[in-house]
Amino acid sequence: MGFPETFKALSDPVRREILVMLKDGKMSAGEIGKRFDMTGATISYHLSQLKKAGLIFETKYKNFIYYEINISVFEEVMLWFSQFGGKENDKKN
Amino acid sequence: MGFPETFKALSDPVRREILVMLKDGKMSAGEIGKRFDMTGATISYHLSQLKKAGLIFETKYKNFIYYEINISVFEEVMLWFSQFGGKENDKKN
DNA sequence: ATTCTATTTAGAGATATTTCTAAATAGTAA
DNA sequence: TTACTATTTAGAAATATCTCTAAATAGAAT
Repeated sequence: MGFPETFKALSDPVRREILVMLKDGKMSAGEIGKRFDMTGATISYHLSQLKKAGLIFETKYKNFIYYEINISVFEEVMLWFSQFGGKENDKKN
Repeated sequence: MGFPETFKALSDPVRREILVMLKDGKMSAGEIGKRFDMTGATISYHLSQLKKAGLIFETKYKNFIYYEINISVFEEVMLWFSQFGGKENDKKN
């Protein structure tokens, strides 16, 4: 948890793709893995990095593990970016 | 240039600190370096990564090189984040 | 031109990351 | 119970990243 882990987690293309896949709802580790040309072990490693970063969380059902995006951590990252100004679209009221 | 480099560049704590230092205006490589316990060569390496990522650009004056933030690339990254919704969209689960 | 100052480049070593295979875990289903 | 399925963990190899010292470059000042 914390910015360093979060940014590290976001630095990998595979992990960013996983996040995009999850933006419309939860998926099991297996479903995620099927979309990549990598072993399940590798996907599991990336999921663990995302989880450590707080970007996703898991829930278990039967012998599946479902992963889901944790919006609040995305919001924290957005807040960090907003210090650089740019478009005045994230103004606090 | 491109997301992969940009996110990689953002993944390092030293580089993020450099960006924060630059948010209020340009600084020379030497001024930046003085605030870190690292050699100038190392700072130069980090500046080159940030430059390659498009996050900063340089201008020369006398024998100084000044670095400055490139807001438009920050905006592109923000746009990537906005696909995940969050506060503004107020997506309910 | 020579010297000084600011910064980068080259090369190397240490550390970190990504990926694999093989083995382990945990829950489901018979 | 045993066998099956989904996923993770362990350990190792390949690759990438960060940092240093030493040398190179470029412009300024003398």
